[in-house]
Amino acid sequence: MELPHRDHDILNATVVSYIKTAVPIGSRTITEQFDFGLSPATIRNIMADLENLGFLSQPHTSAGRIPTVKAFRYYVDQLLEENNPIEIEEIKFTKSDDLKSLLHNTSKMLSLLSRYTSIVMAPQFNSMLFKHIKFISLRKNVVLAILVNSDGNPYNKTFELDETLSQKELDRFSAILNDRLPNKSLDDIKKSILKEMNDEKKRYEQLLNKVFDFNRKNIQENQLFVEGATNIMDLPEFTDVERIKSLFRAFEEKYTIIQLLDLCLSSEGPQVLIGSENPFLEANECSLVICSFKLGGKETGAIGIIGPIRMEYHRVISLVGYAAKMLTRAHQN
Amino acid sequence: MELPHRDHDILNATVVSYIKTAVPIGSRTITEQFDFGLSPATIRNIMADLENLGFLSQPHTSAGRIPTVKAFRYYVDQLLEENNPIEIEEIKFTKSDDLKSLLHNTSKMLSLLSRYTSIVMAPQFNSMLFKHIKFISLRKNVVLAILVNSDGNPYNKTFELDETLSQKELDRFSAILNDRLPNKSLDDIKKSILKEMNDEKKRYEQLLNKVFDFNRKNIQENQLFVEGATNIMDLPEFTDVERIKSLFRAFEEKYTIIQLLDLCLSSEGPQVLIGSENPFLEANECSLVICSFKLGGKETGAIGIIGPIRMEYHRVISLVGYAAKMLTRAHQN
DNA sequence: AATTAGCACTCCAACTAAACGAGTGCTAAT
DNA sequence: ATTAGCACTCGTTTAGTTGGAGTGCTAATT
Repeated sequence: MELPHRDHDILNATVVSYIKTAVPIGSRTITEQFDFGLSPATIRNIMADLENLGFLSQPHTSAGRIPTVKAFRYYVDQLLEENNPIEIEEIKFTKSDDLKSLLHNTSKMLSLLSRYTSIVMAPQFNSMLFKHIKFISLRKNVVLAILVNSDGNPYNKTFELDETLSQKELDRFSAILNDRLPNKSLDDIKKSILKEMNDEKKRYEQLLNKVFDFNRKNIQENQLFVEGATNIMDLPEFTDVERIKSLFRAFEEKYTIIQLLDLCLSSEGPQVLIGSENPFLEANECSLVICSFKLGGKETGAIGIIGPIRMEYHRVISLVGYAAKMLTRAHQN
Repeated sequence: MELPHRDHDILNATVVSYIKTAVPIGSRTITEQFDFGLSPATIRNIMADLENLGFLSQPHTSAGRIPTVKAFRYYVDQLLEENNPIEIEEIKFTKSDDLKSLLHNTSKMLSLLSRYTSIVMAPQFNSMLFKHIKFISLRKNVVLAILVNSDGNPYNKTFELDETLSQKELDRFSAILNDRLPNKSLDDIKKSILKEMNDEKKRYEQLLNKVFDFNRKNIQENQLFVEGATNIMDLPEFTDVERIKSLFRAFEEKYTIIQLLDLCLSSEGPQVLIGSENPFLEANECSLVICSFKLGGKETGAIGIIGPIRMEYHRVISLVGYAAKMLTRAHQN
């Protein structure tokens, strides 16, 4: 939807002004801060129109006006269309040996630069390729499996088995698997192994199955980094303790956030969910800017920023987009 | 210090009552809730005495009295001396394959049962024994080291080296190390290896040093579990946003908490730090009940609960003590 | 016809005053 | 030594007042 020129300008002015101050914007304020060559009375008339169209709302009759979700959506759609990112001060990635610290540092950096809360979800597991598998016999019936994916990220998991496998047997089995690993996914290997390993299959069957079940759920625990949650508390809209409480409960319930980030994995470029558009944090009246990133060209993770509905979208969208690009680049090897 | 019989009783009554209500306790309240066979006037006199002794304080002249830190200390010392733990509903440990989930689950359980915030610090690394070391060549100059300690907990770390070591060389080197591992600490191995490995030492020196430097700092990231932080927000003393903010900042700054828990590693049994006794969270006016636990008889970690100064000490001390005992037991194998 | 000055009106926020009541300390009686 | 009685203190609650920011409408202006 495209508004008439003047309405468009005044709506944007209201949004920008509200983002800065978090206070209902009156007609007078607009004339003071912007130079439209119009009197407050005229602005007032236009604002009344915008209210009828659902872009603005009044907390009460004698107050200024607050942009609605619809208004923010209108504003953000422009930004996304323009695709005119503001210059980001170079993000200093602390040199990170492993994926985990890389993501953690990125998350910290994002929250620092945005002054909101950042979330980073590590890439999904299922589509990953492996470079190495190693089994270590811990004790009777218990085996530690160490998987190293093609990016060099290790994942550990302890399996309890019905059978006892000696370290020697385990080494043999890992050798078989390692032979097949390069450039194949676990699914592929499963297929080929099931065909060839007829005789010994029985003995390794359980371990085999458990390894192949080694899916996303198993590494989910550490998959999410939430940083700068306290930043939210500096915002004037979060002076209410109940409000803070409910948002922080959402942060503690990491699964909710993961679902949220999953939403954006399929599309490319920054996405924005404003207030009630955001299904999971709806009650908390906040907005979300998310963007997926790719590691090694295949595995996708997501990064995002949670802030108030009157977020500084321009800055944040640029920031998130930039960070996603950097992540993609940083981990190519 | 031991107070006269009657003063003692009334002080305890005040503390107990205040713990329950979080409201200044008046003389009348005491006569209603406890049966000392004394009139409010008498209680009042005694309370005035206790105030002079520094056990009670008045927010203002016409209010009831609030126990001071000194009073809580007096009260808690009794509890610790009596050593009369209340019966804990059986803590259900979700079956955990690995140390990390075990600690994580324990932390969740503690916060759930205490309704305060729980913190769990994983055991320190330095004193640990290793069962297995494996090196995997990721790419030129980069080696992934996987260490499995005697409890079956794996730790991963990527090292960048000046030299390029082939996977074969790495395997040989790990074989040498693995030979020496059983029942020896890294420090011991370092000594013996430096003596014997004269010729090849040069080639492996850097890797060797890096592995031996693999200390606590390297695994610290995931060492701390904080759960139920939002529970704090349900308490009447944390209705002030500033208060919440500063405490949550402390939670985010995990290093502070780790220092705090380090304090208790040396002593045994539950320890209690009340309000200003607690050097790190002093500004937040909260109390801390901590207890160390031992894994495999050697490595000590710590668990604790952070709550308001008027914490339900009796319940929490029992809970923390019990959980520490369970942890010690759960991971003996 | 569009814009704007003028003005009455609304309603929140901030301030003030009064009433309330929980609790104290002291004194005098038991 | 204990306690009833009472005057006093002081924070909290409630009601009432004022001020001002902002609106919508109308009539005048361009």
